[in-house]
Amino acid sequence: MPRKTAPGQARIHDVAEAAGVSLMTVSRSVRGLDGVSETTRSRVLAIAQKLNYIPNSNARALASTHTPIIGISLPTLFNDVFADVLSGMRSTFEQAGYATIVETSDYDPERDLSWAERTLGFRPAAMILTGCDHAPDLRPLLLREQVPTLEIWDTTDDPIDICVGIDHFAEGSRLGQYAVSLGYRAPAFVGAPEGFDRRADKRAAGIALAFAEAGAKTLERVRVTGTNAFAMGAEGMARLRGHDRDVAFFLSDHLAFGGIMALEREGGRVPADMGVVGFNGVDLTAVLPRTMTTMVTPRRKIGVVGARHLLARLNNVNVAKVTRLTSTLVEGETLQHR
Amino acid sequence: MPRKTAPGQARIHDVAEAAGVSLMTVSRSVRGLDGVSETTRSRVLAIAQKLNYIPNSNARALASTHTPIIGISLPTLFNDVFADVLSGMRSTFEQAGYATIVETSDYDPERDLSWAERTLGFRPAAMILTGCDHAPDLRPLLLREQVPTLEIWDTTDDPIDICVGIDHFAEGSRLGQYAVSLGYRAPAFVGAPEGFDRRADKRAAGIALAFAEAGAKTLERVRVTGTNAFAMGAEGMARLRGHDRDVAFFLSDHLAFGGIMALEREGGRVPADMGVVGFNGVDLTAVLPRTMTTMVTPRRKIGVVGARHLLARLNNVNVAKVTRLTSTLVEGETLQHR
DNA sequence: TGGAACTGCGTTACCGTTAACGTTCCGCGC
DNA sequence: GCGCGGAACGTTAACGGTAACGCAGTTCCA
Repeated sequence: MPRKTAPGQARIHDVAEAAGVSLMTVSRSVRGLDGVSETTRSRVLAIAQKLNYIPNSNARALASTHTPIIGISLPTLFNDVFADVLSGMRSTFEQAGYATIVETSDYDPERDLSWAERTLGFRPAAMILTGCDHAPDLRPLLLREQVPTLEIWDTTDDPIDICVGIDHFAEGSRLGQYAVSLGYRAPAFVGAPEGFDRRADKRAAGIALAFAEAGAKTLERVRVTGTNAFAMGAEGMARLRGHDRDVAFFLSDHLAFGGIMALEREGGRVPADMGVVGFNGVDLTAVLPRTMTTMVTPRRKIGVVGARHLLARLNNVNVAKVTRLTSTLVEGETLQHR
Repeated sequence: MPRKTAPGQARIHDVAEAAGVSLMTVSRSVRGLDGVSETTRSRVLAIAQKLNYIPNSNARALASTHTPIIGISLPTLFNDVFADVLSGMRSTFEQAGYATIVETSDYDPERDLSWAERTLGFRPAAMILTGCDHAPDLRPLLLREQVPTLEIWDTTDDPIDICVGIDHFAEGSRLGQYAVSLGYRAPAFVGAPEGFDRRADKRAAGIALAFAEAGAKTLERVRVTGTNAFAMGAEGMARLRGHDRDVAFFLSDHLAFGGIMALEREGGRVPADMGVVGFNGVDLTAVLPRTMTTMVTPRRKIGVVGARHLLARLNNVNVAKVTRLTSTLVEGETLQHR
């Protein structure tokens, strides 16, 4: 309840007075707009600097018709995937003069909804959401407010506005088919409880389909929870004992690594006793003794392309509503012909 | 340059009119302040909801003496350490009704400075910086603006305002002494180029001192760059060949893990051929076949305590200027008596 | 029973900046 | 000498709220 605006804060008015010009001349000078001679501009800027003038963004946003702010919601930052996507977006937005305010939902759609309401209070230029499955009220809210919206990471044929990401079902399916082609017939999927991570659910569905089409055993789902992805993977692998599986698909590379560690600690061998498939192709995989079979997702690219499309959208340039990028299958050593 | 404020946006005025009350009554109702009867309040809120009224935060910030916004600068989000600190802070701030806007500096002090100028434009209630070594102009800027400031992760006796973190030099020293006590005498430190990560530099200095005091060999510094911490660690270990070292301290657990992988790939053994020490105690270490010798830093706690202290500071409650938290030394299997 | 202290509102004056016009001045073509 | 157009500013009215203060009724109590 504290923090008055610093008493000595210079306002545009002070600068104008000190420079002997009008408010608008200062405003134009500071913003680099036309309509001011170079001599005047440099004089004004010098005075502004001397007075430590920092334009009040709140007043700007209020007076101006647009706000150079973009709200971003991510599930978590404990995950290189979203850090990658974010990094890609930010570098693009920064160049374009937009500031981003990032919030994390911890995979809770309700938090996402309240985030949206809070963030819309800033009258942002645009909003960015992760995934395409939201709280029911979110979509109508965004549409009603007419705010340009980008959905990233996942894709759908019917986005709120525009979306850029990958087709998780298809990628899961590709992974499954690849494992099938190598002779695997008893798959398991180690991931979070159903509904927690919708994208992972879709991948699992894709995997399941691939095995079903091959007449193989039904995909066994192991649901683990926790905050330590590595430990979750280890636990998932442990829970797989006695289930007679020949391949374990993991929610992510991190879980997969944990799973491998758990199996090998008990004397098991990958892929002899169990094939392992990760997802994402994260940094970690670069130093493993055996290359991991995984799907390298174009995370940074999703961020960059997403940001670019959104900027185009903001400038009323037409862009595709749906943009699906492709991942790269890494045929690693954790999966082999059998 | 687009995005006019949605034409249909309900303003407080509209709500007041629809409810047949004054602006202030709506304002008080919405903000949950005293001075409105319960009947009036609920009626006003119902109408506000029906009109989809979302208070304009910019107007609020302008009119009000304080802004419920806290600016946070972190070096990177590709690092669980800062994600941890951030998570700890956010949960605390959220409860207190503050919104946070996070920026990453990529370890560049100049970016930090421009961040500060941008962010101060929002007239935030407080600012949070990582570390205690900044661009020269940053400190005077913050002091001049009289904005409560928290420095986290590192500590100094002379903070800008308040700080909460660990003593990196001391922790480095502890690690060094521990290795010395086990009989190690030829240390190396694998990290980023000097000046890039000031905290790591301090830790290295602490390690160096410990070995110097023991009359051991001078700390050999290996400087690696890149974006993949695991790969950087691997490269660092590779560059250590032929340098006759018996223990390698790494910038972080991630680098340490990369280092171990690199050594073992070439047939080397940890700790027989080389002792390995990490830093931070991250999730990964939970699943490794051998426990890693490392220092578990109280990251989340730093965030929570830092946020609490800052909140107290904002409420004019006295708090310690400097708060040093302690890390926990893990005596793992990557270091052994020799 | 009179006045002090509430309760529950309404009025009015900003908050700091920008958008939309005005205004002035000057050069220039005819 | 006149009109005209553009460059370089200035004036004024918002933008959507909140703070401070004002003012009727009530309640409470000496």
